[in-house]
Amino acid sequence: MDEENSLIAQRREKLEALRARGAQPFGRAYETSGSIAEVREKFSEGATLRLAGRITAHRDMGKSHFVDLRDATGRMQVYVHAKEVGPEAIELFKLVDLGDFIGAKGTGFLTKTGEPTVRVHSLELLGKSLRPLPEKWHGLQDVEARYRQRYLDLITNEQSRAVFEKRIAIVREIRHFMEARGFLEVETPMLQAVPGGAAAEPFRTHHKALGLELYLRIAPELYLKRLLVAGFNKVFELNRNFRNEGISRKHNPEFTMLEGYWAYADFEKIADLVEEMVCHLARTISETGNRKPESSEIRIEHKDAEGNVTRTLNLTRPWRRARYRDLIREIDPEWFNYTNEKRRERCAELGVEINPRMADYEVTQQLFEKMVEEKTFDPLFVTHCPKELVPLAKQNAEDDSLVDVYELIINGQEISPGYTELNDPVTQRQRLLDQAGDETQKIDEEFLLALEHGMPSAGGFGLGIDRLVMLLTGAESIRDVILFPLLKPKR
RNA sequence: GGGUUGGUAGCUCAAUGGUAGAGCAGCGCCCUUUUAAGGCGUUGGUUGUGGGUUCGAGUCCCACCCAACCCA
Repeated sequence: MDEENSLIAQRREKLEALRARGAQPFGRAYETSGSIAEVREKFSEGATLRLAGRITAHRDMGKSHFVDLRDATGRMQVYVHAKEVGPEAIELFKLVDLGDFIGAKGTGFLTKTGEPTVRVHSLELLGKSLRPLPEKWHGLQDVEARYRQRYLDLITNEQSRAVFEKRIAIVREIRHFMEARGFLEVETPMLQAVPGGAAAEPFRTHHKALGLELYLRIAPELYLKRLLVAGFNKVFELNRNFRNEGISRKHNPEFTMLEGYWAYADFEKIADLVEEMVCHLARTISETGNRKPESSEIRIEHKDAEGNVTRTLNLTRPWRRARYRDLIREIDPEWFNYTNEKRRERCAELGVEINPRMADYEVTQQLFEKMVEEKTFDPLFVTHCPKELVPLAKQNAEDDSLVDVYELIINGQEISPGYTELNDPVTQRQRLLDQAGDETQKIDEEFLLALEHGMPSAGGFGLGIDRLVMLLTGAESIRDVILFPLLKPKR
């Protein structure tokens, strides 16, 4: 990639030629009438307009040149002709390539075909490009290159840019939504001495001056709960977590999570909140054109590369809520009457692969994942899970084999867990001890100390932002919703 | 970690084991309202890396690198 090829050599020669003419190939500040979208709005015939952008197309008619200028907001055609800019500027213009940034000043006019165009009176080079851009028609197709050189993907692939614009809108709207309901956004440590709040392998790091081993957080949970102890009623954090685990279509080692805690609430109030929020987000980012504003119906369409609809998610409220065991009984009504051996046989019959080392509750969970979770696309709150699956939640008042939690499934994936939080410090200590086993250094004593001072009853939740963006945009891979996903360095 | 598929010009893609090609981009010429502008001409390659088989390898074999998908 670093070898000089003739295309780059030619551009370097043009760069030198520009300098020899006394031009500034990398420009200075340039006053514009706004972004290209704003210039387009201000456009009228005869109006004086100033705009700047990257040259993405050049149609040369001999003495007339039509040039497309682009930025992230849009495209504007400009018209360059010697009669308008003078012979000096035309000589400079000949040294300009596709991919260069230029600034132009001129007046608006409509071409024969009615295209709004700026007749350029003067132009300036604002950033010379030394490498050619990907092809205009197909864009950058190579998946690896699209991740490694995301800027090229964003320049050439409209759909890719649209996904990230939606992601930005989603994150912004989450903040609005939470703040409008009285939640305070807080920031808690990403560098932690004891990585708690989830069961996951952490990244290790080191603080030099303190000589301290530290971990990148796997979850902010234990700090957010300290803030409930502190007297905050509603807090949330929207930021990165880090887990030192495998990479897949659904997993990136750093991922964005919303976590929220609400004093005096429980998992059912939390479920209402999350349901309302996700519907709000879906409305915010979907095209308003084809939906009646008074309709409460919300559908999200996923499309393939050709634009064919591959799946429709129906997010219309209210969302279904069902108990874990009832969902299992929908697969096999007699499931809980079987012996453990019989259950393993049933799994084989249903084509659910299980492994002999699995505990009995894990066999049921495997059945759940393959037969319920992976086949559920419309939203489903799975409630009253067995306590083995969620060891840190509060037990159900009527049945202590169950815990008061939900797991929200949409698009065949877990998207959000919600809890009635455990606020009994004695039970919490015991659960953490059981979980840590021999590794008692994994217990966050400072957290337990805080709990012992009293934490209000509360509901809490997590919401995986990357997966949420996937389901709202129809992205097939988490790498398509993360600007710079982790890849091995090349070579 | 295992399996499958892929990596060829700047980009998008071709090429039975037999001279590595096309379109776009580039370069040159023509064209004063084009829209993937058009016409004529033309440059451009360590075929991911390293070995091997063969008279001959982009193609077959082995190892490695990177990626995608599936599985654990």
